[in-house]
Amino acid sequence: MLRPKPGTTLRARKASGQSVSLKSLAEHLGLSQAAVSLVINRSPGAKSIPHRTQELIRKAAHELNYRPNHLARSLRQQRSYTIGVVVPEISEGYAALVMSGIEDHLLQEGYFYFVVSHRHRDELIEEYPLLLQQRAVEGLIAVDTAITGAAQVPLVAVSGHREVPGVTNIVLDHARAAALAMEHLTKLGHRQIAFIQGQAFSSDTAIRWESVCTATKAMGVTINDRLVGQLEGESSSPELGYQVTKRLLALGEAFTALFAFNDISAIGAIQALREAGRRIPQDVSVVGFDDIQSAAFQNPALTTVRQPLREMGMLAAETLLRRIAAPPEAGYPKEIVVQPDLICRASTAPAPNPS
Amino acid sequence: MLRPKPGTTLRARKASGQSVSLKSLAEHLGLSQAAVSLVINRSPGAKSIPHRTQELIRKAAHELNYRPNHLARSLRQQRSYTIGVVVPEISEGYAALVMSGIEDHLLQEGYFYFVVSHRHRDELIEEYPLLLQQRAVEGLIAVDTAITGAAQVPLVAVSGHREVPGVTNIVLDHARAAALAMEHLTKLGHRQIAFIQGQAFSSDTAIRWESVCTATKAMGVTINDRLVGQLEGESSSPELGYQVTKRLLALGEAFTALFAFNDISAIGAIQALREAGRRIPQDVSVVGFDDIQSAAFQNPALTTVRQPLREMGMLAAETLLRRIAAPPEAGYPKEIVVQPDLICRASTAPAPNPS
DNA sequence: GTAGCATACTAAACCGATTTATTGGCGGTT
DNA sequence: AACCGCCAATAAATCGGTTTAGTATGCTAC
Repeated sequence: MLRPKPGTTLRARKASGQSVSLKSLAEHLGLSQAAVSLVINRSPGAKSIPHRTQELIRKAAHELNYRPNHLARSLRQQRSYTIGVVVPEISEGYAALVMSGIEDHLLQEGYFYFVVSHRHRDELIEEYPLLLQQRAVEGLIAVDTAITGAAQVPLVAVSGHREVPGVTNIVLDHARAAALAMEHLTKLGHRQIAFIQGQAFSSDTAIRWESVCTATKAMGVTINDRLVGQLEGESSSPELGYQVTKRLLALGEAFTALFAFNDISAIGAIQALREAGRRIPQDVSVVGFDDIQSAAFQNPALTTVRQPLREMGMLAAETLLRRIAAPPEAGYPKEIVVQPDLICRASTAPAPNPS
Repeated sequence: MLRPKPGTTLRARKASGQSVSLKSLAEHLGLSQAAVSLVINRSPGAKSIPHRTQELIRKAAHELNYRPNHLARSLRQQRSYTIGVVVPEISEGYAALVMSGIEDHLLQEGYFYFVVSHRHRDELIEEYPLLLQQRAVEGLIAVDTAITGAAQVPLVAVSGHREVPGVTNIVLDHARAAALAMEHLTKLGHRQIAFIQGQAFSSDTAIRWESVCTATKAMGVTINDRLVGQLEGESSSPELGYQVTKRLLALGEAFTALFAFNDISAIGAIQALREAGRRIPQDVSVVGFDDIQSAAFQNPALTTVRQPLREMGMLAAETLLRRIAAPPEAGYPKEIVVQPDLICRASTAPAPNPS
């Protein structure tokens, strides 16, 4: 029997796994739904209800384990306390760290969130934000994803890099990031430096490369085109870094340091360098980017430019909730810049003497 | 102005960012909401509506970009097409891979999901499933988490290991997993083997250790209590494996192989061993567990017992949706066992000759 | 002539809350 | 006695859909 007959008592209902509705709770108390609702939500309208009655209501609600139906409440209030998070791939270290920060802040504030991974498929990047909005999310966070088309709800992008109206971008200070890495390498005496660029679809690729060019010029080092590789393929495994490094090595151009697009590709690059007989860091210094969790526990531990990913996630959530709470005519920040750190570990060392 | 006045046209509504409701769409067409709803949902009741009218309705819906409000629909149908996923920590490789599998299947089937990380805090482990149910999830998946108290909705646990009524457990064949690892090590000639047990709170710890004991006995190897360490602390960094390995080394007992509770701790263990001057794998062979993404790209690449985590996630989602679709009186599987694989990489080698 | 039936719909209940406007009783003033 | 204001609530509208039961019309069959 799925539903209890009308005569069924509340206790029986509860025991049978049926949840208690406001209506049944009100009937049980001999009061109206309105009264019960007002008291339970401690809304201002409840001030005319005597304390004694309020206590009775709360006691009954507690005893019968009344839990308001969130769907009904959301529908009426036009607030879902839900936001949508769009990431390239949930199982990737980068997105995972950002999401961890997002979650922290959201749950604290009573929000829940839906996650979707688009895996770089354009039709999904287009479709998911619409589906999420159909599900009444109050806002969207896009991680490392260029959302196409404006949303009807506030949108915060972590490393989005598109000047889309209505979007707040949380971005790293790329100029400083590149400068940190290049200063470190040049101070160690490196002049012949190889680079791995990100995939064309990654929203950080272009800006990061520009910053690297600028920083390199500032250090008085020139970039040798034959020492510049680019990640290819959609996976997020170190394999891609391995492949591109193999290709670089095959060209036979000498280099004493390599600056990778991210930690994942740096890890693959190290593998390839080792197979070619180069020792890290004695023969080649390697610098990664991001500081994902496993960077510290590579062997050798990876020197890397740290993005404060968790903080960026928290900041994204915080900014989004602020935008949701603000009146629609209020402005919004177009960009929030966060600072990188250089984390010096064991994968970099002074350049070997040319011999 | 937040809401358009009643007289506002639909086009104006749409342009102003207001979403089109069924009511306004029906008015625009000069039909009843019922007719429009029936046609749009292609429900059997629409069979008496002529094709011409159906086309008109669909055309208008498309032109005005009508998108049914999911909350309203869920409320009426008592179906949210939403499930809840409870994990210890979203940014951890283990949970991330399982979730990736879960997501794959769920989104395919039109479901969305909420994620919550409890970070091993008991009160959250208790509270989150309730909060999720309040949000009308149709089912729950618990990853590496022992849910306390039966849920009102179907529940599938990935590595849960509690015989709770109503719960379907997706578990690894631990006996086989331990046998694979121990066979591998004994075939390589190892007799003095160190072990790292999981944290007390991890649901896999006990069963895994039992299996190891059984497998060890079967191989005719005895376990030296002074070579058994246990992970301590709630973080999921390799640091824990590093610490416990330091402690083991301090006891001065000799060993030629180490079988860690998981890849993360194996990575930390390798670090500690190296610092103590042991070479991997020449002096000490190390076997991990899980085969998380970075295991293959450690140096040396980690030999490990692979859990098919992504597949386990997909299986969990599939099983959950099947249970949701089944009538309540139907039974449900108590346990689904998946098989491990031994992935031989470079962190294991023949035992050194005792010299 | 009308019973029977298909066609083409619509009215209204319903899901489970929130929220506004309203009511009935009562004590105290003029 | 009429009026006011306050207390303690309640009735009813509402959110935006789905779904059941019903109705008006026209046609066919007997």
